[in-house]
Amino acid sequence: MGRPAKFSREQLQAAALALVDEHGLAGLSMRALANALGTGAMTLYNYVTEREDLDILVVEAVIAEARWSPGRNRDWREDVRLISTALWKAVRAHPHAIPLILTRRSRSPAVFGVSEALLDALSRGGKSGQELLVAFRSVSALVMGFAQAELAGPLAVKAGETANATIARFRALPAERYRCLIEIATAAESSAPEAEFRAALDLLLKGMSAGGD
Amino acid sequence: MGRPAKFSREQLQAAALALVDEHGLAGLSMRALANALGTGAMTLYNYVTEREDLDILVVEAVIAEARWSPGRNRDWREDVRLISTALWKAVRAHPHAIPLILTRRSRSPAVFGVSEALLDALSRGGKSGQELLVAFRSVSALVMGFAQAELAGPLAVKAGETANATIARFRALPAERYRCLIEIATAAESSAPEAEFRAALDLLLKGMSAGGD
DNA sequence: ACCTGAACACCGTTCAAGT
DNA sequence: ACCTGAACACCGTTCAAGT
Repeated sequence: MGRPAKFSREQLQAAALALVDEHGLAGLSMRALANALGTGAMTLYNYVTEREDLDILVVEAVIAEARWSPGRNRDWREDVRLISTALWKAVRAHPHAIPLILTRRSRSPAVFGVSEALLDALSRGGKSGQELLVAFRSVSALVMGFAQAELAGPLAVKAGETANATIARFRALPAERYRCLIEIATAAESSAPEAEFRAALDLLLKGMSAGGD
Repeated sequence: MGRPAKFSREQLQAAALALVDEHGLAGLSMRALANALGTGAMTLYNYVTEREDLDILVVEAVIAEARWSPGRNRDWREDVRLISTALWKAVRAHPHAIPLILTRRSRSPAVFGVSEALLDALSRGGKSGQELLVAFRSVSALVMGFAQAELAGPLAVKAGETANATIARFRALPAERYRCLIEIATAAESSAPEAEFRAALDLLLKGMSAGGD
């Protein structure tokens, strides 16, 4: 790949993310990104090896936006909350990019950095080895799983659908067969994503605190 | 759309899933699916309205494979484990389809059915309303988040990489900066996904049992 | 009512050629 | 060493026409 000069990786990341934010996933193509950068499509091959690398540029740009005030003096649970929420918010800030974040691997310092910060907080909660691994996987899964559910879960709001329309859609289901589903669709109406995320995280933190600490 | 006759929805689902299982996501196209069914591409537009519907066919085919022995007499926690694990295993059984399952919405009876079953178990744990909603979102997020992490998380194994190569890759990172990450990469080596999933689920169940029940 | 081939506007990427 | 246009083999979808 040599030492390309015309564009920096940050430029590529910013331009790729801007395309996705503005025009959706379909707006990101070799030709479109090249055009946004004022060059020809083939020039991009001096910076990436294949199309999928463009997706990874977007993922890294989004994760790099996760920010939390670092501090190893607080209660470890509060740090887990701060870091998890920062990651979750960065992801939710770019709804069009979420499919890429869920499916593309990145080994950038941004991705490894947030993982290490989360692990550090959990380790201060007294976890190590296998127990630390499970705690990390649990919290990470909760963050990504919440983002996933909002995008594609059974309660996900359809594009351009009002809250009333969503609940009406569930009320139209067979009441007997989907009793609970209809109940939580109603509950979701008077609920904020932030509160649900916080409550879910606290369930997990309670489960992690019960044994040790 | 009228009343198409030449193919059933089940036929389309099975053929689409077979294409993805065998040839990966890139193997699923209007032309390829039509060819697999022995017809022309345009014929498919009598059954779906756009390309993305093919992805949804795949999602429904995978979720419909989730099977658990129904029973409302066991401890509710055991039912949560059985249903969650059945869903997680169905997803993991089709690794190529996972990106679609994470990102495509389906409102098929199969998807709503597993949600209602999970909700029913949680409601037998004494949850209702907002509390039931949070419990459901937590368990669902854990299932999808675990599938997501195996596909694209920081510890995900690269295609065709041995366990030893994975751990060597982490050992090559700056030891100071990524102390915990290297520790859990080592722990992950002598760990089974099934055990991790079970342990994570039990953390959450413990957190959910502490207050009520 | 359902089916289908030709054609159009895209796409990623190979190749060959420029500086 | 980096850059780039033309060309190729795809793709989803519109259109018009068949039965």
